Amino acid sequence: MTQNEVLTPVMVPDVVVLRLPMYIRALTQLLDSSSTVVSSHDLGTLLQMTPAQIRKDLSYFGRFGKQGRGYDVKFLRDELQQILGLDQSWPACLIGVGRLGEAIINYPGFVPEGFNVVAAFDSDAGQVGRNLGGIEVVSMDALTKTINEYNISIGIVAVPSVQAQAVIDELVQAGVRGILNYAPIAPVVPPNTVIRNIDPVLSLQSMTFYLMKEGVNPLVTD
Amino acid sequence: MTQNEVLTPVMVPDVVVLRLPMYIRALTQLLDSSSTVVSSHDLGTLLQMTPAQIRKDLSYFGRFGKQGRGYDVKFLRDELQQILGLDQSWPACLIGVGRLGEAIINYPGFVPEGFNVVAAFDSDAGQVGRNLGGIEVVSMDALTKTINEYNISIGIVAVPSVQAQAVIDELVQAGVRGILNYAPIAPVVPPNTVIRNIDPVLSLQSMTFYLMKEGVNPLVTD
DNA sequence: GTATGTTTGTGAAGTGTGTCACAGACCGTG
DNA sequence: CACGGTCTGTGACACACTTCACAAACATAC
Repeated sequence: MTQNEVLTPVMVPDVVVLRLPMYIRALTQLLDSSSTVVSSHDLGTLLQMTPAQIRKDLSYFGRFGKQGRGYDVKFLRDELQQILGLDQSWPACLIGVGRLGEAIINYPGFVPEGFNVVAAFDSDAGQVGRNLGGIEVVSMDALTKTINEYNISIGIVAVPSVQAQAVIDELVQAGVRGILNYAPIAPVVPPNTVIRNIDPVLSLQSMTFYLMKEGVNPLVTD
Repeated sequence: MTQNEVLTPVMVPDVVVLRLPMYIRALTQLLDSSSTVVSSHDLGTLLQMTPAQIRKDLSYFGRFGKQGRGYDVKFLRDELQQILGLDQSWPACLIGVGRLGEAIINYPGFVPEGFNVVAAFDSDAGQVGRNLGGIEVVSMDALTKTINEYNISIGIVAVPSVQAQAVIDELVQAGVRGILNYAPIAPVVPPNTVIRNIDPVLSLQSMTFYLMKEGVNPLVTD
């Protein structure tokens, strides 16, 4: 039931695609510490995974390393960025400019990675017209028009739970095929759409299962 | 390299534990719409997964359904909540009260689920003493003392990337074994610690891979 | 140039997860 | 109370992912 590659010459598992950004991040970190070459073993230590997995993952996309030496850090990072399409800029739109939406638009992590929020929408007439981080909040009526105008392919959903599915439907209808959803729901989207959910409560709820295991009292194992 | 159960009578895969909160959420939604009974088929439609998977997942923990009828919504939800330890309250602490930390402490989704931020820390002396959502920001020096005092087992990390690993180490040192990390890094933690990362940029970066696929000219296959 | 050590890339093997399919249990109806 | 319809729980199977292990390529030292 998970979406998987079907058009690519080589089938790339979804889990592998999910790991590529982590590799990019580790490589960037290595670049900052002026490393020029890295082995799968060292990368594995950095990311807490086996060298074999890293090599296997990369082998889905090409042969980037040199035997006896390892991978050129800058080269590999550039290659991975190109594979993921991160060598280009991705205009995005934000729906919902409440407290959460405000935090998202002010989050400084998106822009350096090429994700630019170029439009903001809200269904509340009181919010429309307001300036937020250099962007004017517009009405939901202008959704399709604005999305076409700015060629937006990513929508960031920060509306209350009850409205979230409807907003997601509208985005899909308007041609957006990538959705980053902050609402705590299980959204339904058509197969050609990619959705990622940001849901801290879900993360915490699965965490507690393991926290219970080792007793309430602090059993110390060193 | 992923942590897996080893102390439970029946081995429960991590992926299954990760799905339980989604079941709870769907069941709560059903309760709100006054459903009393649900089949694995209907739950599957709601969550976009196969009925077999739901039944298999639940079977790791017991037999909650009735043949020919399905599951009692309220009963199943209560059972799942108990399994995950969500029938109790989980005091948590926040480290880093910048813009992100502020948004987290004001996020209204945690409290109704039993996750209460009862303490907030910051290394910046200018922040210490400030009142934030009814909680006084205290110095990092008081970390271990406060954590023991309030019996905190969950730490929420909202500090800049460069400090994040150090803060996580301090939390682990202080006895916290569950960490919700908002910093865009690949943290290293000891095996008996559970960490969950909230990282919207990573989500977006793996999304673009799929967004590129359609619209670009089709590749020549064999 | 040869020898020794390192590291990649990848088939093959191993492990883990998802799906299938069906016996058994339960419901409603007449 | 028997019967057709429904739905769970689960062993067996199928598929997907990870790890192993090794040949080939490259580096370094002498």
